[in-house]
Amino acid sequence: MKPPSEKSAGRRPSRPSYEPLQPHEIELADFFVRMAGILGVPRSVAEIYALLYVSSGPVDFDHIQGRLGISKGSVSQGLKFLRDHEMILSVKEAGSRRERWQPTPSLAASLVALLRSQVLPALEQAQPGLQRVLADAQARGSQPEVIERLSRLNRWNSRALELAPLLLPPPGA
Amino acid sequence: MKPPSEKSAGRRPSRPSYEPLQPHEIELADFFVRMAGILGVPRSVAEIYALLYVSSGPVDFDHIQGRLGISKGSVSQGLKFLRDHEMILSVKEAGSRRERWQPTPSLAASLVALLRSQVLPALEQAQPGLQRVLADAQARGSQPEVIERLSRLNRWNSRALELAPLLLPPPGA
DNA sequence: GCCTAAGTTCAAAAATTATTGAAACATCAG
DNA sequence: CTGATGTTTCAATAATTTTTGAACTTAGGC
Repeated sequence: MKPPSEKSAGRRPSRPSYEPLQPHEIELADFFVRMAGILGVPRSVAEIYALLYVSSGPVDFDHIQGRLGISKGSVSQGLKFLRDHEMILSVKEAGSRRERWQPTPSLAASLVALLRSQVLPALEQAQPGLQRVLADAQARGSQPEVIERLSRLNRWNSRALELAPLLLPPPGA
Repeated sequence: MKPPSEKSAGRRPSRPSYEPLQPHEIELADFFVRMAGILGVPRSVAEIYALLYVSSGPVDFDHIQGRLGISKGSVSQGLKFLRDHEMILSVKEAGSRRERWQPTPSLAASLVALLRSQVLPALEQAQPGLQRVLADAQARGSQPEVIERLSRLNRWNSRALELAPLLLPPPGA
């Protein structure tokens, strides 16, 4: 749990040094990075998640920064992202201000939440516009083929919006 | 409201000018652009698709370039992407080298194919690595919690790979 | 078989997105 | 309270991705 170098008796780890990721950890990180990339989630965020995922206990801010070799700013923003999407949990340890992080139990749930948070707003915002586009096309007497396409798009949108709340009750549940 | 310039009767459009997108077309394009963005598909590609989607007949290269106001290179690359992902079809018109494009019948199928093409390779490539990561963790006697996480990840990966072919038979079906 | 219209390629430029780090802020142990 | 620790913020920079356009290739009409 601790950098093994600085164990000597009275030494205070004023600048503890952290090991870079091990090969097996890198492998996992690469996987998460690639998957995250598909959803446009930045590398640093995926790396942080991967580190928590292979780590035995909760991991604190400085360990994340040290082991991944990234900046404070990135760690902070990465944790914020993961927190906001309920992908990680903090464990507060008594008598310390420091927070320690671990992944939420279900990666599946996390992914669904993440997708929701990206797709839903787009669907909601588009709803009225799509309806207008369809109405427009009908008004101007477009080809049946186009009308049909736009109708289908509208139906999809509506159904997706109806189904969404079933996937996961909005916040904390 | 409209560039009333070049529509007059017998004029030959030696340098035909194309109308910019109409408001209703822009609305649809914005929707596609946003959705595409979630999957990391570039704006120009989404715009091209949107244009084909609202257009009554097949649309040719120069119309796409003209109406969207983008470069030849972008049109070419965009069409290549859409072609490669089987999201559009070309209609060859007799006695002309020119191709004209329209969306494939099912947007749903297109999306599934697109997702497959991004996710599947990642899953396949990761398979052996993930197994090694798990074996590694077991070998080094990691916490049961970590072992459990990595096992679940492996199971998921395998099941996803098994299920994938059912989603859509690989090429053209 | 040419010759030209139609489309592709790809290096360079532009646009966008991610990361850094120093300064500001917040919190709590003492 | 207060000071040091822990974290966030955000403008500047770096990295990445997208678009452009001019040179090149290809196909097919003549």
